[in-house]
Amino acid sequence: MSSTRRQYPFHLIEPKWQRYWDQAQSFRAWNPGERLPAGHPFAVRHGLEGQQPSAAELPPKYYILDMFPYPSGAGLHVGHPEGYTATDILARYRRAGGFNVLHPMGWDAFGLPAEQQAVRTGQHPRTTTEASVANFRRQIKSLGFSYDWTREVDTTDPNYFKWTQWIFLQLYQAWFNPHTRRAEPLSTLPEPPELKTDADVRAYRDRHRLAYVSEAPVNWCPELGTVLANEEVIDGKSEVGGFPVVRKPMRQWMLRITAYAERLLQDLDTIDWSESLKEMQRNWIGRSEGAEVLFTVLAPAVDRPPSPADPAFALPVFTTRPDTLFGATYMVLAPEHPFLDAWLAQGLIPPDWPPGTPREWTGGAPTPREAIRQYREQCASKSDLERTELAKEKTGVFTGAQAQNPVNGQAIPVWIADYVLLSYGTGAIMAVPGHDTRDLEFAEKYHLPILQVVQPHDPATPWRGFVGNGLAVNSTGPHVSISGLPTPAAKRTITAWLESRQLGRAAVNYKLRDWLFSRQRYWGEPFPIVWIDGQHAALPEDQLPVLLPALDDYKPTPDGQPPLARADAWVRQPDGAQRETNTMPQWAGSCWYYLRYLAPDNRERLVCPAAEQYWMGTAPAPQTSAAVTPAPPPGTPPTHGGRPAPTPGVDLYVGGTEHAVLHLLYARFWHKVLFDLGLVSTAEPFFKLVNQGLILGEDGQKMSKSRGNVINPDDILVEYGADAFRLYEMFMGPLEMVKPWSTRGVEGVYRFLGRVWRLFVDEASETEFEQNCAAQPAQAPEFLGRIALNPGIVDAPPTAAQARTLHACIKKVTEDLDALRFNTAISALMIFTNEAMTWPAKPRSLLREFLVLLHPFAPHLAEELWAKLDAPRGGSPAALAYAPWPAYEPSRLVEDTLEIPVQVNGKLRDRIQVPAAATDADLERAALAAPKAQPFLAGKTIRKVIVVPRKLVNIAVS
RNA sequence: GCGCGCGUGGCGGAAUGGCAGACGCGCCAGACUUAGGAUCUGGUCCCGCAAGGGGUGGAGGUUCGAGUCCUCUCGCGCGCACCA
Repeated sequence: MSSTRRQYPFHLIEPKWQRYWDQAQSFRAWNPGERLPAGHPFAVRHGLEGQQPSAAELPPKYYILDMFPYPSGAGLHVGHPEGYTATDILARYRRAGGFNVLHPMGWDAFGLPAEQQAVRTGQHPRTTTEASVANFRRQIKSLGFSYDWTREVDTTDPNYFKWTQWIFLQLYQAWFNPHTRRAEPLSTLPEPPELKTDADVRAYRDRHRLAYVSEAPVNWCPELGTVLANEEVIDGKSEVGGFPVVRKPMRQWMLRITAYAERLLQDLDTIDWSESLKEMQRNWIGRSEGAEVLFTVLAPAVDRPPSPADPAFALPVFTTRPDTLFGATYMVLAPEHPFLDAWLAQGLIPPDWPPGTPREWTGGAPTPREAIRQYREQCASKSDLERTELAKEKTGVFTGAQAQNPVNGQAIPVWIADYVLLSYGTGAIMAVPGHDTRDLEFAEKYHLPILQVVQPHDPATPWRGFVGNGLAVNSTGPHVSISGLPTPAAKRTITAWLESRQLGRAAVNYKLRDWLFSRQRYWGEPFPIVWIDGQHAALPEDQLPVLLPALDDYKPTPDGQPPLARADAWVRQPDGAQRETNTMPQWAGSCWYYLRYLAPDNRERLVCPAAEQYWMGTAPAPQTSAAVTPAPPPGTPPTHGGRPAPTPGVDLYVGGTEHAVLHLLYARFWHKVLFDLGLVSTAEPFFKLVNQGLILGEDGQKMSKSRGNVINPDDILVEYGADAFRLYEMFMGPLEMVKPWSTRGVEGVYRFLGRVWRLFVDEASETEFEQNCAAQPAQAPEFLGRIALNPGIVDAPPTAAQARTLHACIKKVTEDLDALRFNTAISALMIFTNEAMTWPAKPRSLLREFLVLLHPFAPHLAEELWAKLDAPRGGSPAALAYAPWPAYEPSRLVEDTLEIPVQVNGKLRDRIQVPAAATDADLERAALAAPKAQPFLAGKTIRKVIVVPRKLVNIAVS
């Protein structure tokens, strides 16, 4: 393959233009108030040379963002450039459309792989990270993306993570006010009068912070030496490495994302994301509506009468089906439930099994107390993995206690079982085996009663295990009845009754948990927190950034202490305070990087408000300018006064589905906190989001080293060049689709670029060029400039047919780019090229417009040909990167005659030529006379003739 | 199990309810050539010499007309998974 002759000298063209763009800072994006240098093509295009335009004077903004990569040692794979190419094409298209485009790139460079290498080799993670970043930057630059490299960010740069730490302090100093539904400074937190001591006040405030300390059990991974977030645990194993994970209580920093559950859910309706992605976020948040119901624990051995009003006896449960309360035949607590300890202490657990307790309920233990102890021990020793694997067979034991159902006064046994989770709802359930699959399974195993309380609407459906809506039956108690009511009404009625008796209330629960934010690792942002006498305290802002100390050994200590605990001198402060030794998770830096791009060099602020408002689209709309009339971006929201309103937030964010919940939910959460605190001006960060589909290996399997089907972009670039690589990545199929790689496919688009090249250049002078290069390789760049234009290129006006070909191409490419249909846009460019190759005379003006259409896709080749096209006449009219996007003229698309298919009963029978101006009646007449249709009309009655103007005629006969 | 998405040539994929298979790959034939794994031209859904017939996972339905809309069904992919 490498012996084949190059289709065109991309190896000279591509570095040439990459150097040019770099030196000219062609893709620098300008903030409001910045001075635009004379001669910069953006300033020239918009008449702003040497000026300092305000937000209102700048053209409309377009913020197009890639998910920045974790720079791994392995370098780019072909999946990275897929999204990056799509956004680059859009960025170039929008520049041509007259927008001020912000298109930045950076590095999400904290993280586990660099740290694991440090553990293995003792090399500082900074060293490996820098090498990886340099390699990634080289690879990305070799693809010719139009990033504004002056805005490059790196999450491990102290000037960057200073602000990550600063944001953490804002979370630490804020609480969520449930009445305003916003984050507010702790100073607005009302302090209840019953708080007596300073310690009480302090504890109260600490309990309300958005960043707080928790002792709850966490997912501890001994192999990785760290705690993992729930999201990082898959089937009881670590997402990274697949190591076993166990539950272990540890002191951890948590972020109160649950306070934002409702807003994170509701605001999904305001953003333009794919339905499937929104659905994943909805599922993750997991809102469910129902009721909290108070059961009462019966305590024959205690002298007080049990009452739901007495907190010692109240047992609250959450249920989404309060209408099935009459069917509750037992209750279950999570084994770790703290109530159990209280009950044990208060004597609510009887000393002996109640008479008649079946042996299978006792777990073989002589007393309830012993049964509880044994079962709890058994659960604690199980890893999450075992819990999940054993999920098929539910287990549990009877506690010996009974509880009273508030709706009918019935006493039912209270169990503990690990199919009930402490962390959801109240950690306790009422079990309705008649109408809940899990309860049914459990009840069948332990022979607990199963009652029908819902009748399915379809009488043929068996009621046992029926979980849908129906009619309430057998649901009448001494004080309330819902029998006969349909499920929704039954829910409302019973909830209202419970509320009136103070036995329950309507309630909403979320699956979403607070975000476990600390890691027992080295290579992350240190917390801006110190501990004094066991109390945490914020470091003052002027002490940021908190830098990482130097270490010899990056391993965690065997007892789970983070590596930072080894840095004695760093941990111990002069005043006796001790630094927090956890670090932040990798998600922290990526939660806000899109904001840092807006003003990366600002030392005073996270982001300056003028830049933030301009780029996030909340600055006052620019004045209408006749010079700038950009096409509205895709998914444009309502217009203000006739011109497109700026999109709120990032206009387009492209990245992989692997971040569908984690990164995207965390970033939305931080953004909302910053919004509440007045630091940003939009409620959502990313207005439109698109997931690029995975690229599989040529064998249709996921690319992986072990399968040996990994494609390295560097190899493709050497062989075919960056333009061909970019083009192929987009030509494979729709951006969002999963699709297999095909190197043969690359050759196809490569040949297309070769045809474009030959459309523009003179064959004889190219042959000469090749001979010269072979003789004197060192002078190849010079010879490149001597290649002459194709002599067929003329300054004559285009024919109508030629103009039609171009304008059809403009129309298709424009519409396809607006809809992100890159594959069909490329096909339109191919159609134009194939057509233009046949023209003996090729009008220069048409070819020039074609290059504007081509340049977002194949920028290097387009720039080279653009320069060459006008070189004989003293150079190009303007820089291609800022040449205006051509508009298609509908009048140019009109044909004189149309070919109209004629159908009989919906089957194609003939095609007729008619003048474009033909009326419906003309069409009908011509169609009825169509020769090949005659045999199918003969002897038939014509019932109806459908004429689709300019499209088709269908004759219905009987 | 639940939720979401997708099924079209040998392959990747095109088709606002209106000529199914654009464009590309592969393949076949031809031209140029010392040569071709370069380039150019033509062909390429299936059956049929043709006329014609059949065809978008399968079965129904709506419509003058269905790859597209509706119902059922099968297959594949992704996500969640004891969340009460």
